Amino acid sequence: MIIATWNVNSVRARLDRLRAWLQRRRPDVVCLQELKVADEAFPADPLRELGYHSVVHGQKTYNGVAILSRTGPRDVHRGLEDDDPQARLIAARVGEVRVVSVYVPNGESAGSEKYAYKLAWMERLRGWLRRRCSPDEPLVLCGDFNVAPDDRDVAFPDLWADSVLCRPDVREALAGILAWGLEDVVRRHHPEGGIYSWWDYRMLAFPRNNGLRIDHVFATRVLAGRSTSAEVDRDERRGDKPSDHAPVIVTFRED
DNA sequence: ATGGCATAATTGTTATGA
Repeated sequence: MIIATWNVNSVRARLDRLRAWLQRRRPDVVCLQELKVADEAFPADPLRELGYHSVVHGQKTYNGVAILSRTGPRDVHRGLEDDDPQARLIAARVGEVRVVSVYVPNGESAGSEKYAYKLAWMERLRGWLRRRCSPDEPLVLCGDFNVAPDDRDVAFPDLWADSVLCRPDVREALAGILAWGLEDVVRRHHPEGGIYSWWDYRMLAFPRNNGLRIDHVFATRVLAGRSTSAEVDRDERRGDKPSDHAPVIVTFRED
């Protein structure tokens, strides 16, 4: 079973690329973030033509998350329980696996209102997991977390040390989420680091490989132990009209 | 210290991202 996560930075702007990538890689489950589209305008039909069901928690202009799956999703849940006005979480069961797709707030700059919202949102996500899920069930928490877990996940750590993607408090918040009972599956397969999922559009960041790993596939122990590989599909950051994020792809063995 | 670039809302400019 192949599970992927991809911040597409507008699903409509990325539709041709997304469709070509789905046909090429044939993942079983895809968590999408930053749809930038309302539910009614989500391009479900062109994805259904390729054999994918969609469950969507959309929002006009900003945010928006979805789960695509080749088998029918069940038990769909949208948003945090405290009625977050921003569409940043969707969950569904696909087969035996509970799949959660999240888009953690960026945080803009340290000390800003948005930064406080980011930290609070991560704490609320931890509470959501504690209340609604079990670390003993097969579960993947995927998405754009806007946090590089440690300096192995940053090409130029000194440049990024004070950024909202790397500051100690957001790293601690991320560690708190993992401590609920999740394992970083890319780290499991590549503990040496040097794998990135996001490169700024500006300043030739991609050609210079000034990247950070901020998109993650986290799995409960029972599922992480069944993972056989994990990779970032860097090819999706190349060519015409790429997202600034590349997909993260994990393969799980069936038990 | 700031901008670089991209997207969606609109049609010239702003908000947001990371």
